[in-house]
Amino acid sequence: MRATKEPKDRLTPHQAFTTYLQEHRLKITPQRRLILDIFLLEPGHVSSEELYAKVKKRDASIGQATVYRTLKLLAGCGLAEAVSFADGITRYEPHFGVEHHDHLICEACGQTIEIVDPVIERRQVELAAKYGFSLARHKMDLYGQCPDCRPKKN
Amino acid sequence: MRATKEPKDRLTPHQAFTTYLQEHRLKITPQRRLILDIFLLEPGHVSSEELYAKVKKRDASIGQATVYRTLKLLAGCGLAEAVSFADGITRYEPHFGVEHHDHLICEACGQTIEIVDPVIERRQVELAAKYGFSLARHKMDLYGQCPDCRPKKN
DNA sequence: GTAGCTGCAAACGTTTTGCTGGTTG
DNA sequence: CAACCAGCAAAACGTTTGCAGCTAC
Repeated sequence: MRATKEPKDRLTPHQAFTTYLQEHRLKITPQRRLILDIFLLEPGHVSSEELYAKVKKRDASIGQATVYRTLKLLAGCGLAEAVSFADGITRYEPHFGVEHHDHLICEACGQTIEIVDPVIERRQVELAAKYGFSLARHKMDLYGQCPDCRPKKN
Repeated sequence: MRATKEPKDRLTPHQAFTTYLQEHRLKITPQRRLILDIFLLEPGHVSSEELYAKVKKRDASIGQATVYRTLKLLAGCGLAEAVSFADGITRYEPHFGVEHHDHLICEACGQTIEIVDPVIERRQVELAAKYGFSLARHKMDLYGQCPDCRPKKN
């Protein structure tokens, strides 16, 4: 029996994925489900390799190609978004409407903090409107030095 | 907000590069000068390979590795900035005395408007400071629909 | 049954590195 | 003349693809 209710205008990630696969005449396989499950546990961005390592703990028989291929599917249906920090590694972050965030990145050690600032978010909409644009989404990365890497001032 | 721009680096790119090399006890070679020259002619971002092709037209004896290595140097001294569009290729864009700007991009027609908003710029610094970061630079892209492509709202 | 999938390994394209002779300061 | 750098080629890296057998529909 059905214990939970979802708002009608929003599918669960699993529903969205299933729908997407069916619409494209693709198949719902145990591997794809497992990869989605583990991907959804990620708090932030993961590289394909990182996700592959986690997936392998639950099913050692899964190959890396399947993880790569499935992440592309997830990006294709909007459940994942590919992000890139110019280090040659493509990362994916969960992207199912609930939470958007930007990045604060330490240029020295690579540490990344996920941030959201309401002031900026609102101003972005206003700014777009100033040019007659409707704003769909945005990407903002702040680069600097984290407290640990920052030269100390004593 | 501060309206004045610091005249701190009124050095030409060539001077800046020379200074950087000298400070790091690196050598000023004809190859490095040529690569900088050609890089500075770029209006926007170039991949290492694209730049290598252009460099080779002027000096066929130059190797790819030198272009890669020199671009890293340019990024290191702030004359170039590495950007990445999640396609596995690292691109560099000239990043000297030129005004900084962000982008407002129409997802329908691709039109791109360069924008700068003082409110956001200042807030970014505050936001970084909140996490103990010193902010060096940032990247912000706003995606939406321009007035021409925007669906009418009845 | 058949389209589509999987895991493997090999292929791929970009970037880095080890080497040796040559150049800069 | 002591770094340091160049070009070359090979290695390394993340990612994609071809294949043969397997699975979802």
